[in-house]
Amino acid sequence: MLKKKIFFLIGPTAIGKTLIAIHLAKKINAEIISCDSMQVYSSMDIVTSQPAYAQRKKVKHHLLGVINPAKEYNVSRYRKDALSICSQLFSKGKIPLFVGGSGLYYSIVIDGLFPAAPEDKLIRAKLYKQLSLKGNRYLYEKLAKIDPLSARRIHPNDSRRIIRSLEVYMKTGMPLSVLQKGRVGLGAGYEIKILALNMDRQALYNKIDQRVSKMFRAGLIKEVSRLLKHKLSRTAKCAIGIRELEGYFNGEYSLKEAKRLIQRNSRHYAKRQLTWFRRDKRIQWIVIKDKETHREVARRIWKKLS
RNA sequence: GCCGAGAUAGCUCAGUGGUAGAGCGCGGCCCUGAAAAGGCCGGCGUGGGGGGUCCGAUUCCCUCUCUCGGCA
Repeated sequence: MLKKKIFFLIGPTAIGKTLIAIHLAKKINAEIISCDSMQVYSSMDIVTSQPAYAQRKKVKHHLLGVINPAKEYNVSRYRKDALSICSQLFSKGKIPLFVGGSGLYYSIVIDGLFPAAPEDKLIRAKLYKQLSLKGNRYLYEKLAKIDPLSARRIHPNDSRRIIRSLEVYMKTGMPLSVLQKGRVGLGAGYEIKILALNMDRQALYNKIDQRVSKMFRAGLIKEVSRLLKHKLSRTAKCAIGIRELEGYFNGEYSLKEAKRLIQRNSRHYAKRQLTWFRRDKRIQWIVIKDKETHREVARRIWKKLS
């Protein structure tokens, strides 16, 4: 039985994934599945740097701008959505090409999620209340008692992860560290290739700074001020550019400062993305050379795949 | 040209006669239902050049170079 092919093209923000992916998709008869926790949202085209419509016409893109920004979205929903698109593509004889920069998202598509412990708003609210009353040390010690393994891995200041682990335990009666062993990934029926783009760090940072400038020219301020007038989900609000401009709108600092913050936070983000990817030893790295065009990079990748 | 102030980390600067810090920047890492989020770690240095005093100078003295003010 022939294995089903699934390809991933990942890389830090602003490195040029979108255009390279379009060239590549055409060569290999693929459709693109966006792998980006923020580009799933609609009406956030500029802040999230979604591919332009002209580009999206060249190759079909999935999971781009499909969620209302008032709604929460998360890895679990993403995996379901992505896998159902995968099976559609397989029946059409197309290869799914995942393209994006959300490390957790792509890895969970491949490796699966441990079952039966979605967010419980009530329990979580209770835990956050305890956090503000008694501090993270208290919760951390609680975790250390019920799940010493997780406690060892989580830093006492990482209250978000402490709370999630406690929530899982309160809900299921099982420690997170035990449940995590039960994850089920895609398995042997698939041929999976993960390609990650990288380039000289300084060159990447220059590209990021330039992209942010471009976003401003494209109407970022207008888009964000419009977004802030409506309800934004906890997740959608996390897109870089929103908080930074909110501070400017509130008169906390100048527009120039807001722009500087967006550039800096994007650089930090890119750095964290690379840290995440580096850990995944399955990745084949594609280092983009100075002056190399998108088409040339796509060609190199294509050769590597065939 | 004269007078004054300064030259210390990538940047802005603090401090001390026992070879140095702070903020920002930067680098590394962790990550399982918020992930563009959240958390952790790291000073990354020819203290402008050269002399002198001293057991010992980044710190005190002299000198040179440069920068910034003011006066001409």
